[in-house]
Amino acid sequence: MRAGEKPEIARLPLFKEMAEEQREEVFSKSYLQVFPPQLTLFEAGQDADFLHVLVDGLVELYVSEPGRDITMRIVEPVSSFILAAVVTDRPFLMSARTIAPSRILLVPAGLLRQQIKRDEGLMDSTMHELALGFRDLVRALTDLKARQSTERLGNYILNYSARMGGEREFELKGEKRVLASLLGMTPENLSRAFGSLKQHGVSIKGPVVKIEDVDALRAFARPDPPSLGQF
Amino acid sequence: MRAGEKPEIARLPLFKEMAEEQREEVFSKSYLQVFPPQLTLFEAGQDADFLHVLVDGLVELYVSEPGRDITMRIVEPVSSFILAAVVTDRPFLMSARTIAPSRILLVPAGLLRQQIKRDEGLMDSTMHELALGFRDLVRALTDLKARQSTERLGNYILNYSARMGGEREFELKGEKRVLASLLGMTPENLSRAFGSLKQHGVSIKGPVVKIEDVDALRAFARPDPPSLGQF
DNA sequence: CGAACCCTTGATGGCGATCAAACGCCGTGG
DNA sequence: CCACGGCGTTTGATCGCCATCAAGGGTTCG
Repeated sequence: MRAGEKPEIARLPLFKEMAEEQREEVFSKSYLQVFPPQLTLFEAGQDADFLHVLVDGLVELYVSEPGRDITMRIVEPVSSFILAAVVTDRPFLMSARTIAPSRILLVPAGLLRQQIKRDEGLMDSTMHELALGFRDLVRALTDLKARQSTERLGNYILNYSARMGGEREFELKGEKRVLASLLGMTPENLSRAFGSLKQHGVSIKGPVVKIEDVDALRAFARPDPPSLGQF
Repeated sequence: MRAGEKPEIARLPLFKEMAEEQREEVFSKSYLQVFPPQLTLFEAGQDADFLHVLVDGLVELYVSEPGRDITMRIVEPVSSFILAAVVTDRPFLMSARTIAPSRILLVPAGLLRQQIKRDEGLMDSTMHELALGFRDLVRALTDLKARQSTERLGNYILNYSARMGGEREFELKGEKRVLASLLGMTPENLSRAFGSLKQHGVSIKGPVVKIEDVDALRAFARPDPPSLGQF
């Protein structure tokens, strides 16, 4: 582990509240591994042997359907994933592959479950992490049911911007085809959706998205009221 | 609370593991209320004051969108709902209304959060409940993205049957329009979808669904492999 | 008995998927 | 250095699923 990284992982909401000693125990028995891009980390149906923490790189969670893969989440560092499978000790519902070269901390699932039982702070953090993830999924489900594809893209851009601290211009991570699948549309329609959004205050040049007119975009995308905000 | 009900609630996964004493404390400070049908219990955006436990009746969780309501879940007894909002102490993401006359146990949110901190068994159960709910939502999201509407209905029927212990014939709870919205379709298309399923081993008479040919239905609906099963 | 209301059935239209082809980018190899 | 080839994206044309609009049964309840 590189200097400054362990603190960064320790600062994650999931690990922040646990006793220093327990955390050391967990980290010392975990493996930090490097993976090349486009490598499958695990597949749906497998037993959840490790909690994964993406330290650096980019990871895609997806479900393989006959004909195509459906992207469920794009994981950016520093962030853990597949916590629910580890907690419940059940098979993965999703598969995972690296999009970019990635370094991932692998925390043995059994060890983590054991520490959760032992360390109240960790259990509390786990509970909260799951509850927040639950709410994210409720929002995603509503989004998919309520809005049409171009509106979903508009909201994705607004949310992404908000997560970047309000940055009006940013670069899309990964391939657009993956983003398309995440938003529940085809690459062709994503392309057209970007085209349509030009009329609503968004400009796009290659992978760089720029919000020219937030109000216009908000008016078009009808984002969730701030009272239900993500944060 | 009627005789036999308290044990039934106490047997819920959420409350099963907690200390008897703590459970008594929680129950004694909760309110069992009776609600008529079509009554709004709470609305999205409100603070989560109570964990709700549906003891008897039927409840719909939905999101109001301009033009229509989107059903997110149909809650059957005995079951708790909106746990994530209570745990995170954040506003409801969904609204709730009774579909049938219902009796609901209202557990003060602050009290529950306090007991979660105090009782390790309860915290563990809460964590598991959230993790299982998380996985349900992942499945719902893939279902919506991957399958078309008639297939979704087919899978709903298969899952419903499985939850009833394999019953091949059962009655749909609540209005079909609500089911339609839950499955992400219009009432008109739900009706047509039922019609189409007749060719795939399902008969429908009013609210009564009967699976005539499980294999045919499975072949059509392409259910998730059992390795990812709901249970 | 009538008036809602829900479900059903039919006709039409639009969003997004699919099919198809051209463009641009980038790495490889001549 | 440039030509080529592969791949992702874009653009265009068409198709199909599902939403919408509309109207007709059936049931329930006042």
